[in-house]
Amino acid sequence: MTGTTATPGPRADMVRNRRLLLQAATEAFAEHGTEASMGEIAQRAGLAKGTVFRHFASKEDLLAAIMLQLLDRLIGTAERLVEADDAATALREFMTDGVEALATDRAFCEVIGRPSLEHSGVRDAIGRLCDAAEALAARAREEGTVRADITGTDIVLLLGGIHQTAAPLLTAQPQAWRRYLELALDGLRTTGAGTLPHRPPRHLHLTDLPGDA
Amino acid sequence: MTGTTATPGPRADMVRNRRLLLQAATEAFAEHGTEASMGEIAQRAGLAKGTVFRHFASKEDLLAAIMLQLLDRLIGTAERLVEADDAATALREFMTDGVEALATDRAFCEVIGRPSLEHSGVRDAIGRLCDAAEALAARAREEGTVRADITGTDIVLLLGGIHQTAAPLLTAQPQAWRRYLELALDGLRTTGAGTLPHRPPRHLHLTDLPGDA
Amino acid sequence: MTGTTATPGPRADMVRNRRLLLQAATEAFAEHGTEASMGEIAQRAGLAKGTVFRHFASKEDLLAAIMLQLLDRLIGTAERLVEADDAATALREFMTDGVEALATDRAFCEVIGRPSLEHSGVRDAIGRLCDAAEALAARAREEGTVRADITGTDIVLLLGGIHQTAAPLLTAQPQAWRRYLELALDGLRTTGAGTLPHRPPRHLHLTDLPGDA
Amino acid sequence: MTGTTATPGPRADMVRNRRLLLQAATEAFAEHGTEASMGEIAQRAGLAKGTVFRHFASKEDLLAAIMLQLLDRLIGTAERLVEADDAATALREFMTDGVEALATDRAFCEVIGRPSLEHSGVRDAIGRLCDAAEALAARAREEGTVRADITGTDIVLLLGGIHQTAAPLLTAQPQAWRRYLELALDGLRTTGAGTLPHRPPRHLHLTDLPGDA
DNA sequence: GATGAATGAGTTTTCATTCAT
DNA sequence: GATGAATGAAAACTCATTCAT
Repeated sequence: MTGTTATPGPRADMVRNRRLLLQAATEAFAEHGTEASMGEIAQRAGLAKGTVFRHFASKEDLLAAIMLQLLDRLIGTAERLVEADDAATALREFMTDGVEALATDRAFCEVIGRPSLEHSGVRDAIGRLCDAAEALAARAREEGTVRADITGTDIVLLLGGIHQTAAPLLTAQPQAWRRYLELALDGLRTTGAGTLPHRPPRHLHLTDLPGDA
Repeated sequence: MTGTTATPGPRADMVRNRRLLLQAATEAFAEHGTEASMGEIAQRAGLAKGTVFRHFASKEDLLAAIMLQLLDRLIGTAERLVEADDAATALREFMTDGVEALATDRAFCEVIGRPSLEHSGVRDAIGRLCDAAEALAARAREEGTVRADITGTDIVLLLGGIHQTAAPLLTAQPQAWRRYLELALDGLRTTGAGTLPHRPPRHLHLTDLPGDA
Repeated sequence: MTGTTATPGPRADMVRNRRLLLQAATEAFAEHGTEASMGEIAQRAGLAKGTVFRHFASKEDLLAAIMLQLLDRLIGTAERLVEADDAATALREFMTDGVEALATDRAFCEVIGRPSLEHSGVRDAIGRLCDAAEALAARAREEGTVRADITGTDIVLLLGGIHQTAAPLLTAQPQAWRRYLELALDGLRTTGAGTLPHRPPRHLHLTDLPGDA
Repeated sequence: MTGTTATPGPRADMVRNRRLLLQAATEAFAEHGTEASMGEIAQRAGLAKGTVFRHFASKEDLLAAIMLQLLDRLIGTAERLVEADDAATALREFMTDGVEALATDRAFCEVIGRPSLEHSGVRDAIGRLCDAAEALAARAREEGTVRADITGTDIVLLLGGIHQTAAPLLTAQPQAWRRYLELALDGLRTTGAGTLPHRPPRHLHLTDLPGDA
């Protein structure tokens, strides 16, 4: 009758340590980018270096895990919002969530901004994020509240861009990204001005056709 | 008789070395970002490492010098364009020039995106760049071709943001930034939609008032 | 009623685990030499690392146990062969068995080749091996099929030497040691050429008299 | 008129350091085998770790350099002895030199005894050593002072084997290898006993035909 | 003033061993 | 007794910076 609290194992501490580690890594990567050292992360978590490597076999793996966390949360948000009545509002909420998440994470920009992290899980997740965003974008295009040639990948790319715009102000004005999000949304809504230059992007990190006029 | 061509001695070599060094550093930082190593730069310049440190006391200093070069070029562009007849076109040309510069320089991006480079010269130059951009923005606001609450600092921040938006596509589609520049310009032109949220930024890297509504 | 099958409890498991462990360690050390890791051994045995350390307090101890196994087997062979009719054939069989054992065990080689393993049990066993080999050698000397100044320790030392001679060919030609065993046996048989230089060895790992003429 | 001592450069110290380093590495590898650490070598040489890596880009490179030193000296010895009048004596002198060299070097056995060091220079040198030894062996075969089926590679392999035979006695009786060298020479001289089993080896580390009956 | 050798702190990673559960 | 998580002392290697020549 002691219910589900029967797990007596030595896992309690491990789970706690893993949480501390993920927390520490999230903070360290967010603060210092991908250059955050494993040593610093261990220290932040109050663990020995060896323990970090027991949980994640390499720095790449740890970084990938943190990035996947972020990506999965965003994908979830997108998938939930596809069900919303108002596609324009849904798109705005998705982007708000995305930029806000990015605003706390310096490593994310580096990872999304460069094909530096060669991790299939992350690449796949980025692909899924683009797909989920495309679903949102499609509905908004149908509604006519967004330009006809805006893709989900455009939306995902803009998350990083909007964050980057406000990044230099981040310390002094942590909310400044809201300003540039609004600006971007206005740009996306500009339906009368014809198509944008350059072909719409389909995916990230997938070496597209080499031609690029 | 101490004419300008009288001293062909040591000074001439130093000038030449400095030029080689700046050239090499510009290329290395553009290519590899701030992580470019002093060793690689020395090699590219055909100089010894000691010589590099004679010209610039630290990597920070060298990086700052390179960034100043770029900033000064951009400031010059802005100041020249203030004289143009059509403020909207001038603004577009300034931003085109700026984003293109960023697209070819990984280090500039890193530096402008973060207050990581604590160098007063660079801070001042960014301030001057904002001022010059503000002159362009002011004329465009007067013309009514840009929202009333857009500042020069907004413009400068957008350079980094637009670049970042296209950065993941950079290898496959080096010109993709043109797409997002157009999107941003459309956002800037949206004059009927009222003011943007968040107070307009005045400067970069200057710890603003702590309050941030 | 405390018959031999009465305690199936904890003791039975320990015996089984010890067997698994020795098996795994034997394979791992044979394959990778003394550098085989405790982790790999534990995994091979299907046991946890802690269990390995419960059975053997250190890697040295485990290695010593494995080496003792091998040494005991060799000692047994020698003691059995002392009873043989033909001393020359007995000596050849002993050496064949010994070199073949070495050829399949990297660790044995490393350990017998150096006094690196400071373990009294192993030292003693090597002593006993030398004694058993001496019994074989004595009979062969009496028969006149071996030089008069060849000792059992010579024979034991030659096991390692013959193996080492063929070791570089081991992968490509796993049987090459037979060639060098024959060569050594011919050398041992050379009875007309007088005594060998250097005093005959009495024991291994026992710091002999410092003088060495 | 100061003659050839005109080199004023900063090289004097570097040459001295390199000598110290090679000395230290030679000793460390000889003493502890290939597992000697770069840190220990640096310390032995009185240098910082970075300096060691400036001279040799990796541990493999340093180890290869030390091994090449040894190999080149031996090759030189063999080439000199080919000119001698008495082939049997020449062969004995070559083997004496070789075993004596090995007796001081624990790493050499590991390198020769396993294809662990993947360094083309070392592989080539071993090949040249076998060739030089083959020249000596050929003359001895012609003289009839050595079995008809003994190759230079046999001779090179025996160097390691003879050393290994005496290795366990090394501390207590540093000259014991002379005993086993003599034994091996007697084996090589045994001309009346027919051919040895197993095909004669041609080269080291060259994966021979897979068949090995 | 130029050179490039030396430095040493810092990085990622491995592994025998200990210890809480 | 068994488990496997935690530890921490190495190890190889990098790089900005200093300094003797």
